[in-house]
Amino acid sequence: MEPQQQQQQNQQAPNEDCGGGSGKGSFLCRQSSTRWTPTTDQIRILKDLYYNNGVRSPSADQIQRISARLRQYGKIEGKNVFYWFQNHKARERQKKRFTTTTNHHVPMQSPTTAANNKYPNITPGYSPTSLSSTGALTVGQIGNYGYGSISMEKSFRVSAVCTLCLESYILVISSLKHR
Amino acid sequence: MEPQQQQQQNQQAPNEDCGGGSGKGSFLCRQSSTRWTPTTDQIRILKDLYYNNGVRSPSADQIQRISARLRQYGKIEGKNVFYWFQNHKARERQKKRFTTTTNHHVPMQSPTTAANNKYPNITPGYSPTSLSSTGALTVGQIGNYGYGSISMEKSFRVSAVCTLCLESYILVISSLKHR
DNA sequence: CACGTATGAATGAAAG
DNA sequence: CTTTCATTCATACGTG
Repeated sequence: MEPQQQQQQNQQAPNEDCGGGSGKGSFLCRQSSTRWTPTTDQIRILKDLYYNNGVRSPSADQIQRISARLRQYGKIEGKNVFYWFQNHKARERQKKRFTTTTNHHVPMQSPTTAANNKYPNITPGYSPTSLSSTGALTVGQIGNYGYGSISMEKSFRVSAVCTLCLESYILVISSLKHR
Repeated sequence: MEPQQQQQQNQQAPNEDCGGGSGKGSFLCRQSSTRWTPTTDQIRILKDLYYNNGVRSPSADQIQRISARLRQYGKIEGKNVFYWFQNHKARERQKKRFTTTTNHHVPMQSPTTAANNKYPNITPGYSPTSLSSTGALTVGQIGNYGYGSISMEKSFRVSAVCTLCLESYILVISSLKHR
């Protein structure tokens, strides 16, 4: 959610070290063992990527790079980045969803087509990047966006694309599964 | 995070002044601050929806309708309704979890309620065998309180992760290998 | 006014 | 992608 106001707590003092013992945080020590708590720097960068670079569903490769970059600001894993983008995107939409006036069910495609395709919005091969039009502000990302570019049904098209990409994704996958 | 946006918009609409209508006659007029403070009428309706109509997690569509209806009793947004149901449900569950874990008289769920439970397998600290064993008060409780039990639940819940997204990648991967 | 509690808001994680 | 869950932060409000 971005239009929110900052009543936020800046917990920029990252987890770890529970010794502090400020009254309020007293027994918050377990913090470090549970959830990732992004530092303000990390959040700043993530939002920059999201809003200024149009990153929405980063590929495994991007995830790795991003988390690597963010790591210098605090402990972070690939899955944290993955979840962050997923959540941020979802909540942005959700907010709109119950803010916007009731929708009159728009028929996007015929039932047949719909039945054939589980993920209608997947566009194989090319991903519409919102900002690629001008070429400015490009941040060295390949025009491949997450799941969109790699649809399983069309896997043959992807074959040549990036083994690297996939393998790094496996990393993310396994990190998710192990947990 | 968003440097701007600091100012709190009290879109509060001076309309419908405080005190208004019914309920809580003496409540402060100037709750000008941040949080949404539901009027008693709003709460009454929300609870009615919750308890008498079984609304737990209203869809975006329902949220819009509900908030529209509640708007006549005071300023309200969709997200307020959303959060209200979320919180109410969560705290009810939390409360039950606590009492269940703590007390030895287990407040049984009605069959209906139990059936409603989407994650029966993670019902914390509840051992079905204990009831059938003697019929007495023996409750074979796992001695886990608070966070301990939570982490335990988690481990059960982590079974299949994000199959939709991940499986597709696995497909691609295998297709690459067999290629 | 300090303080505890109830509850609104937010968000990481994960299931569906 | 959408929803749900758990947990935590922040604050409104009552009480002594």
